[in-house]
Amino acid sequence: MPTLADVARLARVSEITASRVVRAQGPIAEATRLRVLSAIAELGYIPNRAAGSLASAESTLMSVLLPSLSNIVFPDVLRGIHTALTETAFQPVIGVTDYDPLVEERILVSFLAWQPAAVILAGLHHTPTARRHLEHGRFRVAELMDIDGEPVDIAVGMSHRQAGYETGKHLIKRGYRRFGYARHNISTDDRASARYEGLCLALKEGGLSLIAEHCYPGASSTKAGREALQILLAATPGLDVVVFPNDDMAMGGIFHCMHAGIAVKEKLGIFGFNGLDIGQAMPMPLSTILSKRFLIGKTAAEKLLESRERPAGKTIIDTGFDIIEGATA
Amino acid sequence: MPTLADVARLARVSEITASRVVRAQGPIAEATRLRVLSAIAELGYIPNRAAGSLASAESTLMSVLLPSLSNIVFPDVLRGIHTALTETAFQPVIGVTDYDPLVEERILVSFLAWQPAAVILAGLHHTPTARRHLEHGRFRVAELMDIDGEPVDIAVGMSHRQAGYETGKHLIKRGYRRFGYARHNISTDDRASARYEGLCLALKEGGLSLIAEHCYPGASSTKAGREALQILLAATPGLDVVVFPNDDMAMGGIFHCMHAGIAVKEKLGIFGFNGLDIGQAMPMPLSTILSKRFLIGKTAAEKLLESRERPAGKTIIDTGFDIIEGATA
DNA sequence: CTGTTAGCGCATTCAC
DNA sequence: GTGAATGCGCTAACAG
Repeated sequence: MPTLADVARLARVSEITASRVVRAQGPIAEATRLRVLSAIAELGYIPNRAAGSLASAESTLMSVLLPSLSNIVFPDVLRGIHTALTETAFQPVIGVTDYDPLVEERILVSFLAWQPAAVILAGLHHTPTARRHLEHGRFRVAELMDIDGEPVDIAVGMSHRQAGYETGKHLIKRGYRRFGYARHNISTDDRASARYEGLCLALKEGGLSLIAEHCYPGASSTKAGREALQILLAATPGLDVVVFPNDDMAMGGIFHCMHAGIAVKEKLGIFGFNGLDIGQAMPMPLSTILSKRFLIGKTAAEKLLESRERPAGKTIIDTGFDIIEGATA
Repeated sequence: MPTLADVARLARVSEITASRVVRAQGPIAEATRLRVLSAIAELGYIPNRAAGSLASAESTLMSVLLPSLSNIVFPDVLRGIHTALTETAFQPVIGVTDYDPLVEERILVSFLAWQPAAVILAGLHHTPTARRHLEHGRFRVAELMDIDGEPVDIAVGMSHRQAGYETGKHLIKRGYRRFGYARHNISTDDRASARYEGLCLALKEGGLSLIAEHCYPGASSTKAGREALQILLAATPGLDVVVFPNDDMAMGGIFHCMHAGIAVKEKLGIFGFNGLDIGQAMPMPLSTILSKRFLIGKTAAEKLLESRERPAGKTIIDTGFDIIEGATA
């Protein structure tokens, strides 16, 4: 593998000059620049980032820790991050935590070994050790999805508590009174919990409460939603609306209704969360809340690139959400 | 940041001994090991991978280049890769190529700067420059999804040509004769093209051919499928089955039928590709082909970890596919 | 605009 | 079982 020394020799300049050309940094005579560039091309030189990283004590890696890759939500966030990073020198290293703070901590530490320029993770809840690393590190930090709390550096997302609250208000306004809720088994999904709490608050303010709940004993999926609704309705007849923690499960709920011949909306309202494309492409578009996942990822990465140094104050960016009325509630 | 020298000093050993403990390599007296370990804990030492990488000329990074993150297919692959990498020291760096070989080449080169232990990419078609880098590099290479061709090192996937062929045979056997095809605009999706060719071959062998095609002028999505089918049926009445390049679009096709009151299967067969969960959770499960995306990612990563050195011979692993009869064709 | 010097933090190669 | 010397390839800080 050719090194910078080889390039420098061929171009008859010093290593540091060649280095400056590679990094497009500092003033370089055009003639010199072209000589170095042609030497690079001739040798097929590829800079060694490990060496560069070591010498400069900073890397072009950005650590991304996501809770899951099992539905399109976090890939959407990742896509936003990647979009912001295209055309920059930064590269995302990704890890999946399975919603487990201890796994998050473990992966975080292993990522810090690369002296990343920034760390992106989901949510504001981390283990004490992880939090300590995040606070004392010499890198930027973005905490995504949620803004209900105190970020280490930047938070980009929406208030899930408020989304749950608005869901409740919206459904009450539309005349629904007998609420059911179908959850999944990921108790560490803080966002889903916050939405749940917001929903309960809205119901309480309306003099109502959830009259039935079912927890599907497994991860979230369309099938989970379908089975959860079936069990919920069997156990508690007379529900007029069921709220799901996300669109995947809500779609499953609709599929159950189609199968069981239940008139969605008239007989039973169905409400989701996320605003996935597929739900909106259905004959009766899913009533749900649109989260801005791509925007969250993109905004966070862009914000992180603005400055290498962590600013004194914390930044909270609310990307908001939209209620999609849809046709299922 | 504490360095190995700090650890060594505190543990009263040399740097190299501390290094051996960190890497769990070479014979170390138990007492020494414990002393070093406690020094590490006391200082909160995190190894600097850039330095390690530079010194050993090998890294624990695995470059992963995916065509897209817009549907769940490649996140599934990534999940498989990540699963295989959990509990190992390896970390995936990911890049998205948007199905563009030139983008793939650019990202590949920028990834090679980290001296990755392995490179994972999709398909067997790359630019000549990319191919050259892959062939001459001192890292393992896995080419995923497709096995119709000559891999650089390892190929893990299935024959898309055969999948298309089997689709055609299957549908002919079920009595369908008037075939339509609804494609999307990604001409560089080699796998979709291969399936298309396989389908045409099967039709030809059955004395048939596609009697209508429509290319949706945009990326693949449920909405694309829905609109494409509508246009296809308007232009060519009398089709009895429409094949889609993937489940997302096929779901859109079903949604159009539901909306337009077309009896799926009896009046119009719908066939997809991928076997996504959501399609199988529908009241009438989608007829499609199950690709083993998670398995492909997992198998590839596991295979790559078996040996750092590239073996003499090339390996092709066929993960196969299953026809899901479903209820829509 | 270009070069010199020094060192980033670790692992390899040998010696003991 | 442990250590000393050396260098990986690059860049920061200065000097000119």
